[in-house]
Amino acid sequence: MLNSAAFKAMAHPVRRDILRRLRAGPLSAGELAESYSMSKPSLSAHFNSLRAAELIFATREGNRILYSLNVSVADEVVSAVMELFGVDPETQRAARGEHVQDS
Amino acid sequence: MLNSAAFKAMAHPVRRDILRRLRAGPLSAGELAESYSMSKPSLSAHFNSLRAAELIFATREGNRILYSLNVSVADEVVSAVMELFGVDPETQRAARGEHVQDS
DNA sequence: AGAGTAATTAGGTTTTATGCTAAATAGCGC
DNA sequence: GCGCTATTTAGCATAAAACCTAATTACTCT
Repeated sequence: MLNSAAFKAMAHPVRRDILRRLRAGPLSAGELAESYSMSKPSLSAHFNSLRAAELIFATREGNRILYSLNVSVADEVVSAVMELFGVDPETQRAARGEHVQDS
Repeated sequence: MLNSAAFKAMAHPVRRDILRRLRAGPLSAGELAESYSMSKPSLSAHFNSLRAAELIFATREGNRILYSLNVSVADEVVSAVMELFGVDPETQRAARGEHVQDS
């Protein structure tokens, strides 16, 4: 089952933004850092928080460190939130504006 | 769009448990409190946190105060988390073990 | 090896969160 | 009004989160 650390990690807007950006593919610490008006060490702490929750993982690429989204944990989080609020898939599809033909 | 307060509210295990329990219907502060080894004032602070995020709302019932899940905000949270991780509905349905017939 | 670049860890401060006890508020029933 | 029950607000202590600068580590290139 899902760790409480994942929910804590999602509590900060910068960390949520990092997750959103990593959806598209890995980015280095520096590339990520450019977008935020925050010191690199502070960003690094956010990476640690996300890494502790296993929402992201790091790989070294020569000089730089690349961060990637951990897709399987991301999916677990989505499922956990759906369970939390008792959303059934039909309801969710409707909420997203998709419709089924009235019989 | 969705408030950051909702994510903060979900960061605490007791608050998540409260949300889970309110899925089934309204409960009073006292009924909720029975389950946790925590003082009532501390629980009350958790209610405030959930209320500030509009994830729950309170109605007075005589002597007691009933808390209810705010379903529309709950749905917004689910959508926000799905957007965050870029889950498309098809993928999500598959992750939940539902299958479509191979054509 | 030494200089340069990328990113972290160390150490410290400030703010926010989480918990407590004691006191206050709100409604109920006599 | 008074006592009882339910719950909150007030006030306070401690723990955790979030930020900073300075120093360190890890790698590349000449």
